[in-house]
Amino acid sequence: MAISPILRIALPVALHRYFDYLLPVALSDHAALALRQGVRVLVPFRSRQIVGFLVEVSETTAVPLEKLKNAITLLDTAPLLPDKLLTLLHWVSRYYHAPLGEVLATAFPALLRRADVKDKISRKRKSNGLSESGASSTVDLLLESTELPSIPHLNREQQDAVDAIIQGWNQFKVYLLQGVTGSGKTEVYLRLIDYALQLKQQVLFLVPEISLTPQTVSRLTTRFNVPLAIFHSGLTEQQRLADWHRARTEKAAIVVGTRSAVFIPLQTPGLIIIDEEHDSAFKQEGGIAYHARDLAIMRAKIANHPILLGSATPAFETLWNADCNRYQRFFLSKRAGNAVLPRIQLLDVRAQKLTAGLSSGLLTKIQQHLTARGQVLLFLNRRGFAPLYLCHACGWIAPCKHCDSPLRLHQNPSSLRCHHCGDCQKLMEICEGCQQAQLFDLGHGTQKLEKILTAYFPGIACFRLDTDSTRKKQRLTTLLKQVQAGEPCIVIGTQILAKGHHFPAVTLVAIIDADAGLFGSGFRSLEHSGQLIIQVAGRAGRAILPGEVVVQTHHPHHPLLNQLVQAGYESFSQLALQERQRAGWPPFSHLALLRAASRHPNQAMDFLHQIKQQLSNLAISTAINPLIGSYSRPVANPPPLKLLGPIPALMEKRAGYYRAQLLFQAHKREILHQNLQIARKKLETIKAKSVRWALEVDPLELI
DNA sequence: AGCACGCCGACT
DNA sequence: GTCGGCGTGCTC
Repeated sequence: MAISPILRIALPVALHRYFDYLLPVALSDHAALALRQGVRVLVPFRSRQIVGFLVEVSETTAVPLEKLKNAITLLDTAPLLPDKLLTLLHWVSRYYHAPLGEVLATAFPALLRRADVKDKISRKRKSNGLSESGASSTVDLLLESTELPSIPHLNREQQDAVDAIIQGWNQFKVYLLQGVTGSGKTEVYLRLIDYALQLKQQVLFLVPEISLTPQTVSRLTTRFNVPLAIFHSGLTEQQRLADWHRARTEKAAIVVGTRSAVFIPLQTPGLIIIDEEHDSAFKQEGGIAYHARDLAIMRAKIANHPILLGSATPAFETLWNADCNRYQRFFLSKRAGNAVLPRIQLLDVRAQKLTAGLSSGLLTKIQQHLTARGQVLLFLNRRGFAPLYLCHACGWIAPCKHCDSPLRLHQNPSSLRCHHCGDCQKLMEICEGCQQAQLFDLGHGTQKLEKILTAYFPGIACFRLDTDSTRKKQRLTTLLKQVQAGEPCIVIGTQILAKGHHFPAVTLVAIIDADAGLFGSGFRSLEHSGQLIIQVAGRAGRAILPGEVVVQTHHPHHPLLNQLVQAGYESFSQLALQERQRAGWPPFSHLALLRAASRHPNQAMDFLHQIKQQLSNLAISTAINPLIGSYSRPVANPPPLKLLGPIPALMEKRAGYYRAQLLFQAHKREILHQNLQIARKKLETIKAKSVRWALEVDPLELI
């Protein structure tokens, strides 16, 4: 029925529908009609007040009049997000099957999403006369940049990449810069950023980890005398808000950030750079499970400008896209300066005596490198002291109460911790199974390695880099600085060592256990361990000193491992991609995962069985009626949609929840999405008593 | 999703 | 007698 204007609002709640409101009492009809989509509106919602987003102003509503409430107030007169960003967010909502209100909310800093906080910054600014950059996180860094070093010469490969990308400027295209570790990818980025700055265009530069922002920012500020914005979750909300505004109002020319920065509004975007594009940290876990790289590509497409993906070890999806000429690829095959790429040797540890997992051959090498005043870097992907705490008398293993996982033994303080739910308990002396005092630790983690090596190499400093040692703010920076001082030392670390930090004095890199990754169960585990080995190896021999890389394995004849160390990542990936293709996994199919979790055993599985039952009919109808046309004959081979499972999660019980999953697999994206849409509507009607569910598009792993 | 409402067990 | 457990149902 026709009444005065209705505000159709997207709310940040897990509901796939909009809510209609009457105008705020103080607002005239005329003013309402001038409103544009994306404007924030404060509305009453059940018993609370929340910030929603205007989708449209309508003349009609299907909601009974008595149910309509007045909006409380309009928070913006004009949308804070540019139209093209709104277009992107609509796409995100459709692609990830997430409610638009939730998607929009993630694109705003928390201070602009809260009902109780008005823009504190602007009030403070007015009161004490601070400039807009006053609260920003970048001001100190700008003051630090005093020296302007000479610009390095580009080699042929670098120059070709720069030339070609500049040639294709001002239009959408995806470029892949595949350069070996230390090949000067950053210098290519800097030349392109320089070009964008000359054209007064803004650059969005994404890195996978917060810890990588300082080195990126320092490279940028020593080179360019322009204001930067920094955006990641390690900053305070005030800083995030200030830098968000600085990007939005074009006061910042370059934005450096982690995955959440992909949503930052830009006035004049000209280029996006995704550094270390293979890194799974670009994938958001929990909430809206988006992939910042994929989103950035869509963002560049909508804004019609180039995007550059850089990595020594590109993701298989990315390689495949380059192989299919969807992306243009450039190789950087030589290291910058005189540095040479270290040779990787496999060290057969079968039947060898191992000390904390180290063979005597490796121990000798460590000693040699330390004597030659080199640094040694040891990669062990197992944190804590020991992975098991068990009873010698009866075999009892200390379990986590909330997960199907053993507790890990930690030291300083001695404790048992769960690596999946974070639970921590005191060490027991007596076995809970047989009451005897014969408990001992089995296996070794980074803490034990540190302890043993400190004793083995007296007088040599040992630094441990893992999530436990770097949890405190600034701790990682301090540790990195100590290592970068260059004195002979041993660095022991987990994944952090694969993250692009610089260790110029490292001459020996050793991967303690390559086998764990090679035989992982996930379809991506081979890809990830290949990337890990190459990235960790790449830490060696960056400066003048030549490097050596040792990989310990019980499978020295593993074909793909040999391909990797002898022929390199590129030919390893070609081989591994063929295996992917045979198995039909991404990028040769598209996946979505329906996860369910319940506090009660079996309920998640029962729920998914029920869903599958209902969807199977639908899957068949898809086969005979693909939505592209209305053919009535069945599509034989391959089936357009497969529903696999449900199966219990690999670790069925985690943090007190029993988990299961149902996998959707399709060879065409449209088919997957059409079915997910129908599935989602079904899910909302089914009574899911005490079962939580979530739909994840493009899962990285099937957990 | 939140958050209220509602109906049954152990506490000041 | 109440505090609180989470089952159910609704949000313009």
